[in-house]
Amino acid sequence: MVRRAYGQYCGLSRAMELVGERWALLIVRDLLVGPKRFTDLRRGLPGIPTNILSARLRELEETGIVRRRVLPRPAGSIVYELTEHGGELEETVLSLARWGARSLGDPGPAEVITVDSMIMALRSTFRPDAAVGLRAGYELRLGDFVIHARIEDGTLAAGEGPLPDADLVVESGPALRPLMAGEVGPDEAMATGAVRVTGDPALLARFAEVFRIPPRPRVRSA
Amino acid sequence: MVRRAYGQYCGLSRAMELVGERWALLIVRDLLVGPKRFTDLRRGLPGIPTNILSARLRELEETGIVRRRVLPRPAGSIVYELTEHGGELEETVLSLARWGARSLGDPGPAEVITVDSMIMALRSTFRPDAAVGLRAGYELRLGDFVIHARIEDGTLAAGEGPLPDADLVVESGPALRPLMAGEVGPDEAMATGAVRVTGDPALLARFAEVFRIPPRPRVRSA
DNA sequence: CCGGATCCTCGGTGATACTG
DNA sequence: CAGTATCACCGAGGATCCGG
Repeated sequence: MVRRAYGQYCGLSRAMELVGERWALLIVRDLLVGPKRFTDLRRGLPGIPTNILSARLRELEETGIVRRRVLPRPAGSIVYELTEHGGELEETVLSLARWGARSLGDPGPAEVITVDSMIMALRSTFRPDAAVGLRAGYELRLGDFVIHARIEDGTLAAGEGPLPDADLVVESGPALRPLMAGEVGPDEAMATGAVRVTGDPALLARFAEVFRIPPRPRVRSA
Repeated sequence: MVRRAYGQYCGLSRAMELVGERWALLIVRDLLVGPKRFTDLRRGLPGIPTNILSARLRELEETGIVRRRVLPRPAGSIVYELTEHGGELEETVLSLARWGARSLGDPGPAEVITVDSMIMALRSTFRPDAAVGLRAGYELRLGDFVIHARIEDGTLAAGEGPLPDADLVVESGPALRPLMAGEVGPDEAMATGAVRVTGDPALLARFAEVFRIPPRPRVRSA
């Protein structure tokens, strides 16, 4: 049944057999944000061949990670959602995303930013201990979509869509990464116009503390 | 340079581009235990084609995850070790291993247990909060190799080889997993002879508490 | 329009053999 | 010991087509 086994009795091997194939964890990432239809997944995974998406969903369903559900009438359409077992990949996905984010430079010419990846980026870089005592709502307008983050008592709720009573509205492009990586300060980001805000500007500094991408370790030569 | 990009400006995508290819994370797993020579890696990865191992090591080296080092004379041989950046994959690898371990049933006929995978299994299932106040050394004899675990103040040091002053010597086969998963109790494990111990038998119960594989969530039907 | 299935090409993977 | 070379194959990528 297992496509290509590693021949090892080991948790990591088993994990790679279950979600190690191409695109699988990106599908899980998008489903961690919420249930999605086939076409929604396709939109969030630019470039995925439809047959591959089909095959992955089938495999993930067979292994009990994804559940296929038919929406009640009148919608009648099909949505894919994570099972409980699949949802428990959250910590793992966040850990991978955290590690990979440190290798992000500037976006390549063919690299897009999707809603779900940005939501997961917020979740993965969120530092609860840096957020204690903070209670704030952020609305982020990035390119052609809007997401929000609500911080409360060291917890985060991030999702799609605007936040009407936001304490700070942030308008930015990919320039948000240098801010989160500490490569440019909040004042500098606003001064250069790379980031525009509406609301208390001091909340942008808090944002950069709470959502943090640590610097990539310098390569030791020799 | 990137073999096959996902076309997304996203930490998870970048991570999968860097370590998402087949065998890559298993190589990292073994190197997390310690530096290794080509042949050592080959031994720990049964079934890996040598050209694939070569290619992965080259890629991991180019991306700054692995460093190739020539040992000083008189050895003169080559070892592969993780860079600092590569070492920071530890939490991620442990998280994946933890998740995957829940899907481990009984070992398949063609599945082997390797030294490094077992050491990482201990590290991934270790629960610091269950180990507070415990100070114990375990020597585990599994199949044809021996590893040890030293627990102290909620921390774990696990590695290869015996532990001369061990408080408990455990001799077992793959039957260790049901014990860690709570599917059989320590007394039952010893009674059936699946696990043999030398030392204070009560320490086996502590072992099963400290190294824990949570049960896999039951699949909800419909 | 949604949710795929089908066909074809290409490159990575796997297995084996061989070499410095 | 530490790889490179060769080759068969299968899954990924890309496009198109089809039923509801």
